[in-house]
Amino acid sequence: MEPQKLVIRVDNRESWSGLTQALQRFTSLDVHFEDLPVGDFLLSDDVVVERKAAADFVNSILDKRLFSQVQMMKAAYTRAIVMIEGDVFATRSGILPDALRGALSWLSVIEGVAVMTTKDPLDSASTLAIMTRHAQEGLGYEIALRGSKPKSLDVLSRFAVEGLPGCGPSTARKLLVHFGSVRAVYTASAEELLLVSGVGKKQASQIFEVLTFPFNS
Amino acid sequence: MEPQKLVIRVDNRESWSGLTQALQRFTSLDVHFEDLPVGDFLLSDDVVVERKAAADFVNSILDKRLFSQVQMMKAAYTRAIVMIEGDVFATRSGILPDALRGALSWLSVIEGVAVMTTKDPLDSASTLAIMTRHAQEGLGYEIALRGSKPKSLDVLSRFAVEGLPGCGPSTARKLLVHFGSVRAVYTASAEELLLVSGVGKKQASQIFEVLTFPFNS
DNA sequence: ACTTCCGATCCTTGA
DNA sequence: TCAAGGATCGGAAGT
Repeated sequence: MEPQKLVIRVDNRESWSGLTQALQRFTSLDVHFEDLPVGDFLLSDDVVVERKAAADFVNSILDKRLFSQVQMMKAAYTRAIVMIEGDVFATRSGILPDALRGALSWLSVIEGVAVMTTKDPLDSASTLAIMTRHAQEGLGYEIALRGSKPKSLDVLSRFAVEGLPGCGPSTARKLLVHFGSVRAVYTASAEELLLVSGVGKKQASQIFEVLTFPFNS
Repeated sequence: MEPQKLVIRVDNRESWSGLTQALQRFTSLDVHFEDLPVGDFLLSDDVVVERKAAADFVNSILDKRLFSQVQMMKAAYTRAIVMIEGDVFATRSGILPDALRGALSWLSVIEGVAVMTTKDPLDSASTLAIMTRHAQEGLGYEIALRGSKPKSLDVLSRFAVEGLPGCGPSTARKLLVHFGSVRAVYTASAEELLLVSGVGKKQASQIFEVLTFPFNS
C-alpha cells in the first residue's frame, strides 16, 4: 500500500513563495496552509522552522526581531530550527562579521536552536521535505532532551516591562523579580520603584509619569 | 581587574593546523593541547566540537564514520557541535545532494547536534573563539527584546500597552481610550478587558494571564 | 549579534 | 551625616 503522506503546515504568509510552490511538488508531502502564531513551517507538533533569506536574517539581527522570534518559538515548541537561505556573510551591510558569528553561535550554543543553511528556495524545499520526514518518522520518542519546559509567559512579561522608559533587559528583570508580576510593577508607586536597585529618583518618576499619564483621545 | 582567559582544549592532532595557529592569536583564549578521546575541540566541560573540512564531511558520510563519531560525542558530552569548513555541495564527489541534506537534517532534527558552517580556517577560528565564550560565560549580558523606544508621553503610553500579547497600535489605542491611562489598563480584570471593542474572549484572557503571571527567578 | 558612547546610579571619600 | 568625586552599570544608537 501507498505510504501515508506527511503533513507539513505552512504559514499563510509563505503561501505565495517559490519555496512553497516547490514544496507542493513533493508527492510525499501534504501541504496545509494555516495562520501560524510563530514560525513559518510546522514539521510536526514539536518542530517549528523559521525561514529567513540571508538579508532578512541580517536585518532581523539589526532590528532585534530575531531574538524575540526565537524566544517565542522556543516557548511554543520543543524544537526550533532557523533556516537561512543564502550566504549571510555575502550581504555586505555594514554589520560586523563577529556580530554574525555571534548570532549564529548564540542560536546554537546558548539557545539550542538548530541552524540550517541552504543555497536557494529549491534547496530549502528539498531540505524541508527531508526534515519533515525525520521529524515525523525519525523522532517518535526521544523528544525529552529539551530540559526545561517552555514558559512563554516569562518572555512576555519581560517584553511588557521593557516598554517602560529607561527599562532595558536588566532593569526589566530586576523589576519583575522585585515585584513578582507585571501587574505589580505597573501598580507600584514612585517610592516603591525607587527601592529597586538600579532605579534611581529620576527613572522612578519617569516611569511613574508614564503609568499615570491621562491619555487624550 | 582583567577578565580571566577562557580555556579551549585542542586535540593534539589539530595542533599543527592553520586553524589552531589562528586560534592562538586570540588574546582572550588560552589554548591547551591534549589527547581528546573524541572530537577536536572542547569549549567547556559540556561542549565538544568536531571540525571537518567539507570534503572530509562528505567522506565521513560515505564511509559511515560520521554516524559513530556523533554517537560518541553525544555519549561523552552534553552538547555536540559539528563544524563544517567550506561548501559541502561544491565537493563534486558523486554523492547525491539529498544524501547531504539527509545527513545535515539527521544531525539537526534527530540527533540534536548543532551544525556550524564556516568559510575557511580563519573563519573557523573566530567562530570557535566566540562559541567558547558563549559556552563558558553565556552572553554575559541580556539581549533586548524590543528595538528603541519613543520619548513623548502619549506615544510612550501606547508603546507600553503594545507590550501586551496581541496588542498592536490600534488595539493599544482603544485600550487607552477606554481605560484612560496605562495603569488602568494594567489593573483591569479579564471581564473589563472584554468590554473593549476589538478585544475578544481569547485575547482578554491571554492579556490577563500575562499581567498576573508570577515571575520566576 | 557587536561596539561605542553617554548618562544615571551607586559607592567611596573626607570634611 | 552628607556632598562631591569618581568608578560602574545599563540603555540608546549605530554598524
